[in-house]
Amino acid sequence: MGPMKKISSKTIGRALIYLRTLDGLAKQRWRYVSSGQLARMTGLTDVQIRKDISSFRKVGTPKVGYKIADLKRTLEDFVLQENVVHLVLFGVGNLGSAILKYPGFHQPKMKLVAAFDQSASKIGKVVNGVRIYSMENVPHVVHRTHGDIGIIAVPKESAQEAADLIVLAGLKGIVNFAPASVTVPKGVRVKDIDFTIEFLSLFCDVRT
Amino acid sequence: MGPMKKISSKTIGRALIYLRTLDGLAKQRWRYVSSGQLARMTGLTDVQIRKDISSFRKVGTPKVGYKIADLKRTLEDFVLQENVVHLVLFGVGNLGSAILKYPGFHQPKMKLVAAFDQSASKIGKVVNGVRIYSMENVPHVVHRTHGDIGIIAVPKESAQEAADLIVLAGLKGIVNFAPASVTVPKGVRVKDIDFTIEFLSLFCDVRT
DNA sequence: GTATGTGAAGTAATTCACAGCT
DNA sequence: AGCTGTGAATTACTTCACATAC
Repeated sequence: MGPMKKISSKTIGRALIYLRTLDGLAKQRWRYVSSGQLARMTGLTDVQIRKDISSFRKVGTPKVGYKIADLKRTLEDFVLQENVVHLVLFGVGNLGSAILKYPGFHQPKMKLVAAFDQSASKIGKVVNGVRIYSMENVPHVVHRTHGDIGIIAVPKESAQEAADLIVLAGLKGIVNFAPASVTVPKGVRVKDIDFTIEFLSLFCDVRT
Repeated sequence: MGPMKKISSKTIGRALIYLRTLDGLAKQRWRYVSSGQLARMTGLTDVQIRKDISSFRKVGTPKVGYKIADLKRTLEDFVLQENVVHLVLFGVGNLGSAILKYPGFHQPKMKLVAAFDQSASKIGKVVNGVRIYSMENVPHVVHRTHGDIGIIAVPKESAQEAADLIVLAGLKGIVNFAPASVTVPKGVRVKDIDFTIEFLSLFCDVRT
């Protein structure tokens, strides 16, 4: 590969799928895996997998495939480089509570570190090791807990408000579960996950 | 526009965002909206919005913009054509419970009609008007409730099993929240939503 | 003047085809 | 043989530039 081409966010997304798959294989004591095997396991094509991997670094051995431990290290270096991702949650309703309890957010590499809600009855409680704070303390708490990414899980009427608080606290990434668009300054990335839209768009695809 | 070009799934996804926005505007008694206004509200560009809309049908008036009622009807005709989407849920744990209670899945256009779980303590309960069934009854219940799309919200170890049941029941669309790939026969579409991956990939983007 | 609609140009992403390695 | 790695071709998507309508 050439020295350091830029890597698209699609490739990064797939790299995370490869990592997830490799973790499973490592647990089953596999040592090597080929792009064809990964293709069957992930539903992607072998060529795409090789292209993706080669954009990180060359690690495969012809005829044998990839050494799982090496490939894991290469991908992890790229996507995390020993960082821990700290999430802060806005809104502890139905969805927010599920997020609080989601095991994937209490790993060494990714931790939910604080939650905010406006309901007085929830403030001060600790769920799954995470304290729920009042909205007034956002900047202070986010700073103290080293928040990286804000999660919007409030009703759509309050989504923009939550986004503003997240921006005010200096975070550069937002995952927005509210079914409403939010506007943010340049330099802040928003990823929208509107369940209704995800399902309807799948339905449209299928109905073709 | 030419007669019936095929419409990409990206365009459909954005059409659903337009619809969501138009609903909000209609509630505030707006009558007309321009592509520029929609662009500011959604964070997309005006050209993209016009291109998308024109791929459905021409409905705008130069200088005035789009009549909201007309545009809504055009988009709805395309994405739903008076259908109701019926969802069936697999797994009533933390995430599954949040999905059961999610208001967006109890609308006229989109209904969660059945849930399945293997825990005997949950089977037979009714949450939010939705009954929880045993896994043995999947094909029968899915057929009776006219299920369209299956939701996988079980632990990753059981994800493939759930996918197999969904396929067996004849459904053609799956939304998979489990952090594991599932393999399905051709003709079945799977949309993966792995929260961990969504957050990590945003983190990588931001860290650029 | 202001907004829509669209062919043409430009970018990004995927797939093909095959070279190279063991 | 069997697998990786990659330039080239293809396809998909977005942006530009401008014709058109009011």
